[in-house]
Amino acid sequence: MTISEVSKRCNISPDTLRYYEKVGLLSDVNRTAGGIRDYTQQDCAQIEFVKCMRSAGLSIEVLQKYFELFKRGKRTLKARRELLATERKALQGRLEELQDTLKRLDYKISVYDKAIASKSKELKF
Amino acid sequence: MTISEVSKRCNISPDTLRYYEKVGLLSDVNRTAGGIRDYTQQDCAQIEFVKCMRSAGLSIEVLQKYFELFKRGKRTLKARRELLATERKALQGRLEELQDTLKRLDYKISVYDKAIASKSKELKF
DNA sequence: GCTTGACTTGGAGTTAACTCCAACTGCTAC
DNA sequence: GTAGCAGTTGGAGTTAACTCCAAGTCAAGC
Repeated sequence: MTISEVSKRCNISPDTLRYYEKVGLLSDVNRTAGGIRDYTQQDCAQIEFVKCMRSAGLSIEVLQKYFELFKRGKRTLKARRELLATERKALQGRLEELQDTLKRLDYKISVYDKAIASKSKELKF
Repeated sequence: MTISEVSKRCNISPDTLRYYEKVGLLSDVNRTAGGIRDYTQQDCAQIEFVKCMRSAGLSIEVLQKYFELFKRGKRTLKARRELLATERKALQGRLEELQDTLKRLDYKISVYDKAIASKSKELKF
């Protein structure tokens, strides 16, 4: 697959794909004789993983660490597991926080609905 | 309350508090005769609101818009309600995405646990 | 063999949201 | 009345994560 195909399929710009590769989030993509990137299904799966983790708030730095450990082979299995567990924990924390904020927004919207219905009140903010 | 008191209480740096005020996320904080900011309970509540919304991913820009509408008074009640409803929807979307990612991380961690237990496997990534 | 269009690179530029800085002011304690 | 500290300002600097650009290469079609 060429970079533009992967770009469309994963909905990530070619620039970002090259950037991810440069900073170590995609281990050495194959090249054609002419030097053009030729992505495998595997590469795509990894890109999807990176995309998913990024959108969940994992930093580039953490993902770099993860793939660095990966390159060092089997003996880093535990370290990688722990890294993921740490991020999982952080993610869960964020999730709970967002849930609270969602509730708060719901409440605030209900207060607005009342204010709008009673045609007179203004709110504090 | 002085800026450093509010800073401690809300766990936001004085610089950030001044920044929020400058960009319109805190409508005109009172000053002492000497020109020093004197925050009210109200101000604090608003700061907490901003902090909460920021941590949930609402942009400075959206919050600016919200407080701009606020300044225009009661006739913008509906517009503000709609703005909040829009952000609520977006937040819910993010929440669902994060929930999926949490599941994915859990699965991945379980795969790691198996690989570690069976003392031989390596993963794809 | 030349045009065209997708690809390559290194490096510069952008954006959001702070964060820091220098120079200054104004209470408070001695 | 002056040292020292908390506060003030406008504006510059930082950070993460892209995003863009110029100059060059390559394969395919005419």
